[in-house]
Amino acid sequence: MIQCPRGTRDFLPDEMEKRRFYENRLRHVALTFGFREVETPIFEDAELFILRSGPNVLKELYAFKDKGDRDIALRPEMTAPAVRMFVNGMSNDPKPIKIFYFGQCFRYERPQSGRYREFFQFGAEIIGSANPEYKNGARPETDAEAIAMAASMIKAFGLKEYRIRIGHIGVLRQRIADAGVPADRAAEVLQKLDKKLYEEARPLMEEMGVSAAEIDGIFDLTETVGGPEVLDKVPGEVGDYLRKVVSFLEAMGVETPEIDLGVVRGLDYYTGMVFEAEAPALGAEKQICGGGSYTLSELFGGEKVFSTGFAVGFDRILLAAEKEGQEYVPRGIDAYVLSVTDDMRLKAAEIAAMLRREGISADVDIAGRKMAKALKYASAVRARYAVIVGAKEMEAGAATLRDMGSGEQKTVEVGDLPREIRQAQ
RNA sequence: GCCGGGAUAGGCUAGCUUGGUUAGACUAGGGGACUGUGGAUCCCCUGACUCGGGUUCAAAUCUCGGUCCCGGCCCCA
Repeated sequence: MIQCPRGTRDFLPDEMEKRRFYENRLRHVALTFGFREVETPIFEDAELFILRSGPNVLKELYAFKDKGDRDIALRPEMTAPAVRMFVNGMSNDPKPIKIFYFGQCFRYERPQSGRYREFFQFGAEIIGSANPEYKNGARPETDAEAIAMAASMIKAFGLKEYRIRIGHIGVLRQRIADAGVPADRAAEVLQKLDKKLYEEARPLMEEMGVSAAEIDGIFDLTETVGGPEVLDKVPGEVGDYLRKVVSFLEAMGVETPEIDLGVVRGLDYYTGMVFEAEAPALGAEKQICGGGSYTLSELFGGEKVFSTGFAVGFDRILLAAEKEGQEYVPRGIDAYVLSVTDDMRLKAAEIAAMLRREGISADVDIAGRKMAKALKYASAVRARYAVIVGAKEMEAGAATLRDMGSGEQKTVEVGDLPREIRQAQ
């Protein structure tokens, strides 16, 4: 027997229906925020992902040569493809460009709870915020828009337990650069700070010639955690900037987020505000959403534009909702048409076809079963109604409509079936 | 890449400690008993020891390795 490859899954009909249901909820939220959907290839020129990545990214990239000797990689995330798409085909569109996408990504990692090698992301990007308000090019309203949508998406899953934390990587980058950390070693320091591994970060920075006082100041900054009031301790533009983000979130009715200037995220291309959301119901892999503001387009040969984006880990947030006890009841089909006797089979097919033309999901017995077995099958495929086609009623152009939930039945003229079935929805 | 726990029909499992019948039950699936009414009862049928090597007269059972799953570490763009 051949199984799915490690870290991949099959989605059976009930599971798939559930996934589509939530997926469409996310689409709905994105559309109500004025975003439009896009799709990019599942594989790309490997360079797109290698350009700005470190060794860890490469290690987990599904990369290979195709038959034409091209270097190809399965996408490990979708921000880079989205920005490539912007540079290739949307760079002259009116800004800001608001797009969203849903699809699978691939990373060669060790699978564990909430982590798969093929996983699904729902993401959105606001590309090119016009009228930069601050010298780093970003606008608080843009960032607030992204966070507000992320919050709405989490709510769309009905998640009760979650937290959203907002930070700013620009201030931290600036601070460690000013303190004397060389640009090419900033990532090492940021990684320790992200994990709050101070006892490891201190000797590292000392070695780079950072003074003890500066180190303490940097640690203090990453310890800026709490409600929006902690921003009072943050001097200069960043404090002012994040306060504005918070004000816009409040205006939009988004519950007050936590501030955590220690949120560093992937240390790659983020330049300003960064945020993440986690669901404690999950275990080790509890992050369900992450994003921030960045510039990436100039790397792919476009002009430099300021953008903000985020992605929701679809599999994880679904898992979190399940762990909170949420149930999704599959809808199944509307009607199952069966004939009482063999001479009614043509008539049954005719009625099923009529229902289908009316937009009702209808199945018909194609297995030649006797009535009792056909009803049992109808119940198993979660049909809400059985349409029983018998000679007796057919003399008057009617059939028996049986409510599979209650067992109630009535005789309905064939022409009235669609209305009767729809009525009860 | 590292540490730990697992794997018996589609699903849930008994058997494994102490090697020895035809690997048992429940459920699901197919057919029938019931010739116009399902989720009831009964009968019949289909269907499994994760894979490979080793020990042994004999392996689901002991042993080694691979694969996959689960939990954690690392990482998480």
